[in-house]
Amino acid sequence: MVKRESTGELIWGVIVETEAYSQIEEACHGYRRRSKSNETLFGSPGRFYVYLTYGIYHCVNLVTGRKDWANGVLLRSLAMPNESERIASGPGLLAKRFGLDRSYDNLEAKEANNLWLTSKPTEFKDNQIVRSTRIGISQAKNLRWRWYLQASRSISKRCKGDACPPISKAWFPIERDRQ
DNA sequence: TGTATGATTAAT
DNA sequence: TTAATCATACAA
Repeated sequence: MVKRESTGELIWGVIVETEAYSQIEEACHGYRRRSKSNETLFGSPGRFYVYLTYGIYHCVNLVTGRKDWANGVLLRSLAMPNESERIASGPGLLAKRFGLDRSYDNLEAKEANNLWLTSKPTEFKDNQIVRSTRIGISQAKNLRWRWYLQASRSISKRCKGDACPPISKAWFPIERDRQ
């Protein structure tokens, strides 16, 4: 994910942890009703759905699937170059670091909007990705719809017994290419 | 109008 | 385990 600040500065990070939500399950904001607050989740895919949680933090999703059907991917953690490993580890911290709030809700993810996603900088093999149940929900706890990069120290929570290898510089090819 | 509840985090 | 903090949902 990349953001161009008003100053022109680029901030970006590699998405290392996500969760999926869908209208078919109780933990999804679109499960019960379509309303003003979750309208974005029912809208066009490719936009950001940003909401306030616990009155303090914001969470950022990318709307997926199709229009009129609530599907989204919660961005839970990013690994950022040249910053402390856990600066964006957790959905609230991620939104905070990127300065994202409700004013970004329903914004289409594209460079012209100064907030966008690019293809993953490094090919990650399937065996580098761990799947688990989702975090912080009270319903639909059985669904294993959380994924994270096993080798990242920047995820919010690690599964028991899951080791973490040293960080690879290959995650940050933009930095590498500049060097 | 009143009250309970989070897709969280940091501190105890 | 709990406080912080507020928009939303739902009951009355």
